[in-house]
Amino acid sequence: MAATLRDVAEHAQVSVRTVSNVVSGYAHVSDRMRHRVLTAIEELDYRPNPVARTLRTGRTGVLALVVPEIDLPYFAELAREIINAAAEHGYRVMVDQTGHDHERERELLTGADRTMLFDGVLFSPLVTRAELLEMQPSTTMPLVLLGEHEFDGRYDHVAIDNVQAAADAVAHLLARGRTRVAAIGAQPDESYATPQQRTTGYERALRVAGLAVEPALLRPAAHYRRADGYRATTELLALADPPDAIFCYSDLLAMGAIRAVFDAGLRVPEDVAVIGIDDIEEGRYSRPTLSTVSLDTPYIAREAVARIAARIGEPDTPAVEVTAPHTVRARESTGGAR
Amino acid sequence: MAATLRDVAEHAQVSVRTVSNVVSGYAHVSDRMRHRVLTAIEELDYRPNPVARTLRTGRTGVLALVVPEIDLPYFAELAREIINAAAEHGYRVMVDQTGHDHERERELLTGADRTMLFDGVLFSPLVTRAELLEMQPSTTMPLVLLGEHEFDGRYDHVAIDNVQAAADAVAHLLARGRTRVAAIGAQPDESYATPQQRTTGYERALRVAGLAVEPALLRPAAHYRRADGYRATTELLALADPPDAIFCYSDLLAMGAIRAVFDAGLRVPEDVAVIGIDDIEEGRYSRPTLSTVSLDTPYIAREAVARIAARIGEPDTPAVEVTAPHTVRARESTGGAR
DNA sequence: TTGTAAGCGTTATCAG
DNA sequence: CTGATAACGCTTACAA
Repeated sequence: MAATLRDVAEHAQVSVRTVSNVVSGYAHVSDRMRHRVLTAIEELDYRPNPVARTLRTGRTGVLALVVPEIDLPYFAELAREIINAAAEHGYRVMVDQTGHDHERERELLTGADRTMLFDGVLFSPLVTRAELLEMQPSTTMPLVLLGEHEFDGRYDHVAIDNVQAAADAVAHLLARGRTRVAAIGAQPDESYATPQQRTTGYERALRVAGLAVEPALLRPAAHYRRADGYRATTELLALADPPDAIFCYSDLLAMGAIRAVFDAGLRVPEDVAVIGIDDIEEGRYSRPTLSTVSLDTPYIAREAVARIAARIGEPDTPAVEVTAPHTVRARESTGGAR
Repeated sequence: MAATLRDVAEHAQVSVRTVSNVVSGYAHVSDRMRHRVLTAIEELDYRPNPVARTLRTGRTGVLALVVPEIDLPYFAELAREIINAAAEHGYRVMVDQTGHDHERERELLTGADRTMLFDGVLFSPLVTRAELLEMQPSTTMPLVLLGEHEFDGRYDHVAIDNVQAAADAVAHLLARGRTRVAAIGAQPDESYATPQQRTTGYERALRVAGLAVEPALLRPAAHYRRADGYRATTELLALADPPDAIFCYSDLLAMGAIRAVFDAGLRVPEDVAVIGIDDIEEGRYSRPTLSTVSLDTPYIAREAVARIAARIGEPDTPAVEVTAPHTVRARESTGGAR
């Protein structure tokens, strides 16, 4: 059986208090005592039981990361950075997937499921604004929203300027001389924040350029996977007057779009230019390489972990919003360099 | 403050024992009692504290999944399946990344770090055989090895037949008429099991076909990322007598390889055929689509979780080895159909 | 500086 | 079938 604090105390002929002190690195302990305890720990191969510690202190040292699906490259890359950043703050990370399931999302969000298991939650979901508004702000669990919601002052928030990012992407297409720019990624359900913001940016960029917004060029995508981009693009190309450029609301949609263009016997970027958003590694090796709006995932991850750590330490502090920078990366899919 | 079992007991005018019984769904409780308790729970919005439960029972309901890096698509896809499979068994999943760090890997492996935090560990690392052999089998933590180690009867093991998978890939290339088949992914450090097994399969397939094994065509790759495949391929193409086909030890290496071929002014598959291993989704949309050896990740995930659940329930049972099936998928990168 | 003891919220043993 | 009550292993007043 594993040795306990008590065993160590007995073995070292000291009180549990003293052992606890040296283990926690805390209070003042005389060198003699410390040495005695340390050798006892060594001899018994003692390891503190984190569960007991948690029950006592209320801290688990665990963060929950909630994402739609961990195998979406953007979220995988985000998870990687977050796990590393969390480790630097002494936290481990549990990954939960909502799988686009609203019920599951609400469950995770309202905390019905995570009592006492986590010190905080990093939430990067697809929640609708309605759901977010309905939420009980009474929730005692520190929560940081990741990505792309509207900041309403109730929750910490690490985001990008979605409207601007989308507008920048479209402006890039326009600057390359394209005139019929389609968009893929609008949600059938208008209540999601992210797609709506991106649509707003898309429409704004067109208007600024004096171009009309054609409803037929704005395509929905249920999820943000390659297959959805492929399907939507195929539909776009079948139009009587097809687009000469496509702005996809995610890089993964764009990868599907590119493949669809070639399968239709056309070329990227010559016939159709394609730009995405996220800057996943895949797009730096694909043929053509993918132009995109880069999101600085490491920054988002570091900032998110720093925020949640701060909030855990100081729960009663006003919510802050951090806006991560974004940059347009011109690559081959819009006629740029590799 | 959150209500406790005691609060519920008081409120319902029963003993904590009874409350615990109805909460755990256990023993026999009279309908009257059950009803009284249930309404009290409702009224107080009581939720059991999993930490306290864990301290008492020794079960955490948490599995650790240890992978090199979660953003490697194969591991991201594996993680997705494992998290879902674990949920069906009532487990949550904590993700740890070794980041190719041997020290970290050993730490996680010997359990120095995970005392009492997990009920079991799913380990899909890059450990060397030496490390594995050195391990204390005394470890009390249920452990299932994933992927590609040698089965030595001490640990449960869900694997594929690596030698055969590699041989099948190379045979596929040979059947397409290629005669100079290179391989990318051998490890500089010969002690890793996976690369070595794949190299064995590669050499065996060549010999069976009566071809010589040329050391110059066997390239190392430190990690299994796109950049490594790109670099190795560039070197191969600079050879006086370059290969007409490349077998990559991972799909990600293959994506880098394909890009390198085109950047060298050559074509896939016309000049150089490329095949990978893993069957990640990316390869089903890339240009050309990637021929690969499919690994049936959902099967591996289900089996792994089933094994660990079984071992947690019944620790003193002989270790078993499960071999997951694999299939060659011929796509465009070796001249196959889309 | 160190020792004693009271919980943290459960489950499980033992009576009744 | 239900009620007290003792752990589970740790942290931390409170004393000494």
